[in-house]
Amino acid sequence: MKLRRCQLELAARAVREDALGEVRRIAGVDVSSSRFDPARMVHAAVVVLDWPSLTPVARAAVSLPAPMPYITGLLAFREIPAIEAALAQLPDPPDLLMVDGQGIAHPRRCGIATHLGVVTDLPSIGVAKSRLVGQPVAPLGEEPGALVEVRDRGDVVGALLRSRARANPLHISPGHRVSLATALHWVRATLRGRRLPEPTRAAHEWAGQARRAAMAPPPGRE
DNA sequence: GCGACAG
DNA sequence: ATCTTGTCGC
Repeated sequence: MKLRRCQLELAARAVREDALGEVRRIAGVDVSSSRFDPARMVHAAVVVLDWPSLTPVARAAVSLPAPMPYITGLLAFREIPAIEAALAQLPDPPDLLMVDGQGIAHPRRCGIATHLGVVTDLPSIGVAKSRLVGQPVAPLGEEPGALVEVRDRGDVVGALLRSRARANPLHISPGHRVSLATALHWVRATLRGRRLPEPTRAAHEWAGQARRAAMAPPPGRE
């Protein structure tokens, strides 16, 4: 299939250094779906938070039929059409995207955060809850705030961050136009003492609501 | 062939 | 990803 070649081309266009202006609006991005849904829909949600108040200033949700099933390494092709449609509904583009999934910590350095960042040309960060590729260069400490870089085939592609005591670590990786150090800065700045950063949390919640609303039985007649 | 495997 | 309330522990 040529999707993999497409990812190589996108990865070549990804900027791994900081190329972002003042960050005042941070967008959390997430997608919800249900295996039990015969229509095979994907529900994308974007929530824009003001920095530093972390107050929601805009949000959008779009539901579309899934273009393809979930295939490891090809997640972006399933979720990005709905995400782009949701982004298009925002009154203004955000300054930074926080995406639920990997950035460059991907077999072809083109996880969904990188893919989305490049096609929109917006700065992006990948915030994943589990591993796709790479290994930590050392064991991750148990203490909250513990951090360790993740390397894959000789490249530093991200880091594990113990965002909260006794919680599984976050897998942080640069997406587009953001360095690893800056990615970590924005994740830590939006944690609010919880495991997931607020933009991601809010988007996850909003996506879940969008899915339940779309799947809810039609309003009763009579 | 075997093991790994974002959401 | 999703199925799901209360409950145990710091």
